[in-house]
Amino acid sequence: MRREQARDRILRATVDTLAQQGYAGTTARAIALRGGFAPGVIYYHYTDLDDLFRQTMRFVSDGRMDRYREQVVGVTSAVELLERLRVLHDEDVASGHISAVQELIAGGSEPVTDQIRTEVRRWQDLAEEVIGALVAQTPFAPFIPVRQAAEAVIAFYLGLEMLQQIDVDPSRTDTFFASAQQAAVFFDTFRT
Amino acid sequence: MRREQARDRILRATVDTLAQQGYAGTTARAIALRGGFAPGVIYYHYTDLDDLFRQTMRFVSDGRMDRYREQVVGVTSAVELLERLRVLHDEDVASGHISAVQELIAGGSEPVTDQIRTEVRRWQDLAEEVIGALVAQTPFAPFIPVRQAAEAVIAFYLGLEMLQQIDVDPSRTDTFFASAQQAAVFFDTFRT
Amino acid sequence: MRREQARDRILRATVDTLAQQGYAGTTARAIALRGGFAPGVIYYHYTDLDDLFRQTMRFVSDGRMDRYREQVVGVTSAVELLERLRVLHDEDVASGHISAVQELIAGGSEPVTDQIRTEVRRWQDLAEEVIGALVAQTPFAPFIPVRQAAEAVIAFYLGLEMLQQIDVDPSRTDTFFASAQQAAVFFDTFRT
Amino acid sequence: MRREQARDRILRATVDTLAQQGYAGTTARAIALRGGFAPGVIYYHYTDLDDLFRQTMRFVSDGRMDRYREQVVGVTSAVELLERLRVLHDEDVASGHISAVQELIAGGSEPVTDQIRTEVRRWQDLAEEVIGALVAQTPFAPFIPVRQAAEAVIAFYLGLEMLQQIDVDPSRTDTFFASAQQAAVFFDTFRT
DNA sequence: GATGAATGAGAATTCATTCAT
DNA sequence: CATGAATGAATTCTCATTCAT
Repeated sequence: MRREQARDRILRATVDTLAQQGYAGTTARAIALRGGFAPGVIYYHYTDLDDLFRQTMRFVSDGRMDRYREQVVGVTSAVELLERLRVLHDEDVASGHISAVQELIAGGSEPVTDQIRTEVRRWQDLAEEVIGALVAQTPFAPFIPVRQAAEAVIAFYLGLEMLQQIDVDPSRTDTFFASAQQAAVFFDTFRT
Repeated sequence: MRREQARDRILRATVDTLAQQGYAGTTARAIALRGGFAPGVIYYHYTDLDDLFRQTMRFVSDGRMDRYREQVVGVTSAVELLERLRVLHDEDVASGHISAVQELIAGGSEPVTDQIRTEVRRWQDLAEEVIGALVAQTPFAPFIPVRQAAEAVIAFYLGLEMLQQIDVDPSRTDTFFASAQQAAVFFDTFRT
Repeated sequence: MRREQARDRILRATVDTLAQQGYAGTTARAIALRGGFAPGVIYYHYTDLDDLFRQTMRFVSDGRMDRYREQVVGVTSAVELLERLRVLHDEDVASGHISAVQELIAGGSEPVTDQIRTEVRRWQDLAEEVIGALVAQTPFAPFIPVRQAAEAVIAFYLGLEMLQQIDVDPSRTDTFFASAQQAAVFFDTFRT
Repeated sequence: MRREQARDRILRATVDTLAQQGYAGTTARAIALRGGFAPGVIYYHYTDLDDLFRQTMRFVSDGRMDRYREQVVGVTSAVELLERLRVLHDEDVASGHISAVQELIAGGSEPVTDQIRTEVRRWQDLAEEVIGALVAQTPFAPFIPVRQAAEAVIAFYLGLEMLQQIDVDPSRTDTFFASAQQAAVFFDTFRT
């Protein structure tokens, strides 16, 4: 099996295990079992579990960011943007990617947290870029602190996922998107 | 030592350990070391670690909710409310209570998550109560879905704390409160 | 509470716990729980658990031997003897006394085994006495090694209990007594 | 080391430990120490100690039954049978197999007892087969309840072993076989 | 590249026993 | 006499990691 292919298989198994069994349940054995390979393989491709977790964080972040970028950059209507975010968010939940990240945030050791810090900044950059473009079309531009708004959006997004993870009722996010749409419609009326 | 006193000591040590060492680092031994008692004591007073975590969740939530209620219910000015929330939030951060809760949310097993669900609902109820009273004074009242706003606030708060936990730089929340104050001033101009 | 009364309560609780929960399950806490007293009491009246087990062995053996002696000594008919043994055996099973002893045989440490050795000898003495009196009435007397017969009877009795403990079907012993009766009738025809 | 080989090593160490240190003394550590491997190996090959004990029961029973069958089936003289049983019994004692089984019978938890139940039945079947063949040659055949005799023999055998375990003096069984031989000679005179 | 048996450190948990009250 | 909180050692069991094949 090709080097790349093998690593991919391990990363995917790690994401799945984190999402399904939580950080504490994500042992080398558990990952191997889910991925259908021997525990030893992990150590052939990664230094140790911490290394694997760091790479997993990167893997997930990279993959999703490509997708988000492709869908979101250049969108000028708030309504349209919101609709696309809703779809992307559904993908996140269904794939378990964000659950995995949450587990790493809570359980990961310092090196993993380091990696997370880096990734979060990249997401804030993306959010800043999109929000900046959006408000640039409106008369509010001078009054809105774009960087802070970006940080707030990321925070809210993470918090939403956290609640989703706790909740039995998954309708919360749906109703949120519905409510937000009204605000978006209102916002779009100011576009020039 | 009295039963109550002993249990309190264990709960406090658990909160501290969660906040300082994360969920994965919060072993029976670590808690005992921090609290200055033998690991066995934990099992004398609680069935197992899950039981202890569940009680810890309750303990923290109860304690902080009393304090929040006392400070926040009946406040009618958004500016005043925000200022009080800022102080309360500083307490949360300083005491490590929120860090502890974050760890339990992300790391806790099913029984713990059950307890968390209950507590989160109680916080959403409080938020709903306060926000309802606030918007009731304004002409927007009919257009704002109070329950959803309450849920959004809690989500945002949790996300903010999660980022705070990752970040080295703790200024994020400060800048947020600063920005929010402008909005609050604006909001208060509509009070009748 | 009187010294004697208190000790009795502990001994009874120990027998019950051994019979119901096995040797491994018979902890100081378990005994105390079953007896409705604090674990500490045990150590007030007995040096340690080993001491308690030794005394329990004595207690059970003494109590049952009084009863067996009263029912069995002086009986001259094999049929009559067998019938009485059947009743006594039923009592043993119902009270859990023999189960308790079995657990002590398997789990007890050297000092406990010492005590058991002593008690078993006393039971063999009793068996010897009874069997001796029985065969003395018959012409076989010179050919039967009474001591060995006594040992064989005790062995068989213990083995029977062991099987009873394993088996779901408690009819085994009943059918045994039924079969043995035919032999007893035959034996009695030789009485002089 | 091969899977089978490794498991065998663990089973043998378990038998030895049960025989030498009793059920209570047969901890994972004790087994590992005696077998010369790390305690963890046990858990690599068996789910938990209960699983190991269950497999040990099977292992011992299977091994010994093969040997007994080979020596005992088809023997038509009671004297010859008794002599062979004496040799087999000496092997049992020397190898510690019976001691181990005794400990498991008295100390084992429910799943272990389940396994024992199964094995005991198989031994009773063997005893029934042998006794049936033996009495078939005599005029008593119609009057002897073979199944019950088989159960009685097993019970007696177990009880004998139990006493042997308690006793310092191992001569008991020797004298028993000596006495039984006289009965066997007498029995053989009736063969047709 | 991959396997899977083995190890050793440490985790949760239990429990006999002590001791202040 | 009795209580029950606390201790410390031992127990079962888990797991990251190594290594011979």
